[in-house]
Amino acid sequence: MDRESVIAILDEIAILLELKGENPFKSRAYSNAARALEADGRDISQLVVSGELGKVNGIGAGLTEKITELVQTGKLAYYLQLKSEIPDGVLEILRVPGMGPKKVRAVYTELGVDSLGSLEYACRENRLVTLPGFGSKTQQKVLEGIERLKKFRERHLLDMALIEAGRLADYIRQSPNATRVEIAGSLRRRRETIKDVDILVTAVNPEAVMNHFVAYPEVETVTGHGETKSSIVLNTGINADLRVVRQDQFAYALHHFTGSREHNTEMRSRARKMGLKMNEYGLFKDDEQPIECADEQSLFQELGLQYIPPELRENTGEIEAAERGEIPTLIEPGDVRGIFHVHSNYSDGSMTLERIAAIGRSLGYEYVGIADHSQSARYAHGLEPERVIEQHREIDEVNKGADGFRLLKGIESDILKDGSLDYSDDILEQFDFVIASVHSNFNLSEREMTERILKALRNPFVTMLGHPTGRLLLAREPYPVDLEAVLECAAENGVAVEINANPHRLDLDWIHCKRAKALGVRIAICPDAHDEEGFEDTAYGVAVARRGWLERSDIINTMALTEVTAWLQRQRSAKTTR
DNA sequence: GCCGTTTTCGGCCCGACTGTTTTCAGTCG
Repeated sequence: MDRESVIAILDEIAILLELKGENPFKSRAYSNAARALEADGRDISQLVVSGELGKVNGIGAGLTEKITELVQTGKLAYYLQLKSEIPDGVLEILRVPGMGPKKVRAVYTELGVDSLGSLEYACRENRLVTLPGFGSKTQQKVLEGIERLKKFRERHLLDMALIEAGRLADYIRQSPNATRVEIAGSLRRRRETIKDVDILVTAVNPEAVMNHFVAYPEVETVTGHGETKSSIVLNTGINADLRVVRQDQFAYALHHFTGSREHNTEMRSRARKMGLKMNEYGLFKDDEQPIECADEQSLFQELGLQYIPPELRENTGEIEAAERGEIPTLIEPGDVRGIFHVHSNYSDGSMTLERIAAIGRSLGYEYVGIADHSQSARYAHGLEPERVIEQHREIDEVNKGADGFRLLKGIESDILKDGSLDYSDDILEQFDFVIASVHSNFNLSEREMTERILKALRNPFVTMLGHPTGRLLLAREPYPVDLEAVLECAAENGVAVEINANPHRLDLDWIHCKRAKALGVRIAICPDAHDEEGFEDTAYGVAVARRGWLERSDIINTMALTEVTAWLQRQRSAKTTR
């Protein structure tokens, strides 16, 4: 059994124990063990064999025995027993905001509610309010939460969708009958959430490709199986459509199925004005004579346009820009020369500083900016001033072997309720950069929240604003804030704004990137990494920047190490001498 | 269930907020 599965099962046991109402510390012992294994990084079956498992801090006799059973037999009787006691639907209820383990347990044991559906029904029948600790407001909130979950259920985060679609496309390519395979749809445009995966193929034998497609091992159900189009639902819940088109139609079909609908509508009306007709099968003259296009490049050319990258196809001015030859040279993943905002094991990350430096080097970066949580973020082991000093000492140590790579000293400081930062100036001035982020008091009014953030931006030591709206995609709405005022203030004070590249956030969003650029705000693409995989999220940040029309020069972490450190110093001295 | 010890028990992270209460439990980050 692989490490991720072991860790996931330990986490699930922790949740099941909470739902059963067992000693909360026992539950925590399981999640602690999961975190410990995650942070340890060594192969778990090796640890079992060598007998070192029990020496890992947080894993004692009981857990050693259970993990050993899991690794050696692939299952765990204790876990299966727990699972059998609690229906899967009960776990799902935990996803409703405001429903924690205690409340879930209450509705399950008192009302027999064992799924989202039965919970909704119980709310509609006004039965939740009969339970101790529940009232009408709770019931209302639960109903709203269920509504939101339902709305979100059919959408999926970009990272998961990209990975799933990539696997599926690779699988289709295994068929000798598939000649050309491309992922289209909103995924190709890199939208932050997607509804389904669209894949386009050309085939020597369409029927064989379709049969191959519906036989994909990860299929949950086949919802359509025809000659030109088949649909499946993957067992991750994602819908995927496969369309087979002729080679001579491919460029048009790819453009059509990449969308967006709004972009396509505009393109068709442009074609019409030129006396042409365009649809997914081709571009046609008055007399129905088709115009051949081998690729999208020539399709745009036929319509007198510069090539428009998929990320820009939202009908937000890209067609006009293409007409004038003013499509920007969008930032590429390879332009990123370093990153900010990585959490180490000093706060809630799992990596040591040394490990972070090693990964940064291996990715070809010139710098990685450490930004752990500040002291108020106790839930994330935020750094007390002494720990900051200790960390800086260790960073200096890691940086000793100067080889063109450097760890930068940063912090992700909470913006406190009143807009002040989380450390005194004498601590703040010791950082190379300071990211200011809101992590608490989300329920302020828009005016208060905006004032709070503006005050933080004016702080002389703040160099970046972290996740500007606090949204969690498919889970939490942004807090109310006047982003226009925030971006203006950032521009005025030379504060960069983060594109938090964590696929759950993607915040600043692409729509506001364009506005930020117009105001002269510099952008930082930040992975907000807490573990090794987190580094890969930078790619999603680049995707957002591209959707936001940003070029290399708009992004501060495309600068070389010497440039970026000079820039950070310049920004600060401009602010402190004001 | 883990850990450390004043060594076989007692503590284990905590502050803000919300909606329930009538002094606090549960959730969240």
